[in-house]
Amino acid sequence: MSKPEKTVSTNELNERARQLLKTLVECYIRDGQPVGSRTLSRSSDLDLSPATIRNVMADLEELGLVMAPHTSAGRIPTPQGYRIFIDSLLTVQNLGDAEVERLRRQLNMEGSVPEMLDRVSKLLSGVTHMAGLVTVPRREQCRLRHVEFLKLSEDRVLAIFVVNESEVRNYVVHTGRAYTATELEQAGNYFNAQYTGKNLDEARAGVLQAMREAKEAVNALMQAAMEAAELAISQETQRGDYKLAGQTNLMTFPEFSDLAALRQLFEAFNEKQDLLHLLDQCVRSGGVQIFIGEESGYKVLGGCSLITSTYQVEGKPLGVLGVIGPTRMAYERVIPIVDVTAKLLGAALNPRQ
Amino acid sequence: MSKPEKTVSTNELNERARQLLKTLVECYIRDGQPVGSRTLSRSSDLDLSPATIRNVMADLEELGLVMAPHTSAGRIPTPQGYRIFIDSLLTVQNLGDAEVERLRRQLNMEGSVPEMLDRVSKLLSGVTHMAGLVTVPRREQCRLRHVEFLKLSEDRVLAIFVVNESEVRNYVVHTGRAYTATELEQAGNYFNAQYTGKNLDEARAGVLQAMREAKEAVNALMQAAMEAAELAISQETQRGDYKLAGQTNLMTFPEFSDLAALRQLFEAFNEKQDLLHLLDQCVRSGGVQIFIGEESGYKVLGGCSLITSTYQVEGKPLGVLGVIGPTRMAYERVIPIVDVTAKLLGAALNPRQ
DNA sequence: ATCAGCACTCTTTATACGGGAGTGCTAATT
DNA sequence: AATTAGCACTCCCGTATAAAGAGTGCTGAT
Repeated sequence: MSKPEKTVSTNELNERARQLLKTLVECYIRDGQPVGSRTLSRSSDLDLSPATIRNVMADLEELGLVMAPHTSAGRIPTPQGYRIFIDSLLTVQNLGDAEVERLRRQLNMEGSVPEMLDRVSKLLSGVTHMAGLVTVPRREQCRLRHVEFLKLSEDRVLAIFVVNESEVRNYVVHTGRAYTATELEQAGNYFNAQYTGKNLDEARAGVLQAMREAKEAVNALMQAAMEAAELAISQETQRGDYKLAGQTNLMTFPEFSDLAALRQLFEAFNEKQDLLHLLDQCVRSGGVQIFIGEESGYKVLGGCSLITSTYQVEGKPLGVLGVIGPTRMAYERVIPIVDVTAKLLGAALNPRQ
Repeated sequence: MSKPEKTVSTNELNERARQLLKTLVECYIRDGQPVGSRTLSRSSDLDLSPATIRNVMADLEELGLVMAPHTSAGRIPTPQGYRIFIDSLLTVQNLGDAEVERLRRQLNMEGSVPEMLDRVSKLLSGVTHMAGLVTVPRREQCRLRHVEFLKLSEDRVLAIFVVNESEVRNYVVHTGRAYTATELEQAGNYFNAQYTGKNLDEARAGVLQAMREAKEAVNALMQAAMEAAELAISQETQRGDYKLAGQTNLMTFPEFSDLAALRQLFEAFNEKQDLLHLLDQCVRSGGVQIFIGEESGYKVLGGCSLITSTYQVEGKPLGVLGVIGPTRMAYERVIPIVDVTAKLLGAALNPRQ
């Protein structure tokens, strides 16, 4: 009654088993149906009979790489099976120059950054027929360029901050007392003279310092303005944000036919925070990242895969972009698209050009 | 072989038929199932036998107000049946003071206009468990408050416009030549001195006039700035826009279980233009408007009802808000909610308070 | 080690059947 | 003349049954 020797182990699958797993995943991705031993026998280059393949399949199933939906069906890959496929079996076909050029053209480099991001997410969703997303660039260094204070009413001042290249943020500051137009102008001039070119942290430190040294009335306004600036800017920078396009594409996939599950997914898209946390991990890790199903730790992403790539300017990663689709997707096609698009976006955002 | 005399006609349904139609719609809205003659006999105040009711139903069916899904099922209202129900049979229960107060509290009046609109759409969707929407206020009179020109690079100028109360729009202007900081400041001063408090059309006319009289270099900048201003502002004002919340709520209704149809609906939400056109009609008509199913002329809205109400400040309608849900919804509850919310929003937007 | 053969399992599709719900019609009743 | 009871009829729906198809696991032969 000794167990039959297992021919494969988790750490080193033998070459034949790897080859069969690869073929199986490819077949399943192509056809969307459990793959049987007969099909596998015909599809793989290996010249093996269905019976032999069944033995290998039994091993792969024991290792948790494939599973059968029911007793007499073919096998489908498990998330772990997909993981191995993607990490060591997948042969990505690099995009041809023509295709890269087509992407570059469709994503024409004009317009403001928000417009650009909209185009990118739409491009990704359009090309892949799944959902495309881009995080808005986070800039840890938020460089002040210009400040303007404008009196709105007795105790309300509109503070306008121009930061970085040409982004404008504004915030209504409720002041303790009424300021005259002259006071506001003076405050603006002082602010500009002192802090233009500095980043926000430096500016805040400077204001606090000035507050301590001399508690002039104008500095109270300054402090309020500083707080406003932080509020206005932190809204986007701190929390982060992303643009999503083509959610509705997901509704065409049979794996998302469960309305309740799909609803939870869409709600996660709206809530944003969970997904942002995930995307933050991606930007930290850098390069192309792939999450399969619930690997991410979020149950709503069950059945989904997330493929991201960081985009960077001057070597510094600013954010990530990518696609979300069913785990059963054409990775060999999608991965290079995400990769190239990230590089194109990085290039487009480069200020010196 | 003479046809039996019909007891009801389209124009004046007899009182009994009206009463029965009302009860039928109420039952159907409550239970979601075809209503049979037996149920109707018990539910209605009228003391009639099922057989009699069947006769009336046959008449209503001939008039196109109700239909039977199949031979031996009860009746359900047709869109025309709903129309009559809403126009002349429905008894809306006005909201109690407590409920109005609760709405007012949940929709607290702080923050900027965009924040406010977000809250309103979320409130509507939350309270009704359907999708809530608000158009962003269109202001045909866009009053300039302040202008600021800022040099970005050799041929790019950042134009910042503060309009109306405290809205900030900005646009990058590509100028023909480089302007010095002093020139820009002069231009800004001139612009502010001339056009502050004027609305955009007046300002444009003024700039053109000035151009004709003296073609100074500074005026070329002005013209570019005017164009920028129009571009920046028209983006929102011209096309219009709306905020939508709680789309996902729709996914829980059985009438939206057809994924393909639901997808089209969601895509219409994203495209916006069709819906905007519809909402524009609503704001023109004023008051509470209700579209049932495809009445609107848009097929994607089949199975949906849209309930809107205009919100206004100082008697001038600024936009509409409302909800979209399945045609089978609790109108008597939703209509007053939409109505009251519109009034609350109008009050909240009133500058003098 | 591989493979052919075979019994077995499970899904899928088609078909049949009975119960339930509700109708339309007719004839009786008010 | 309007209303109603009675009844045959239609259609839906859930369940049961059967047959076909696909694929497996196992055994024994090569």
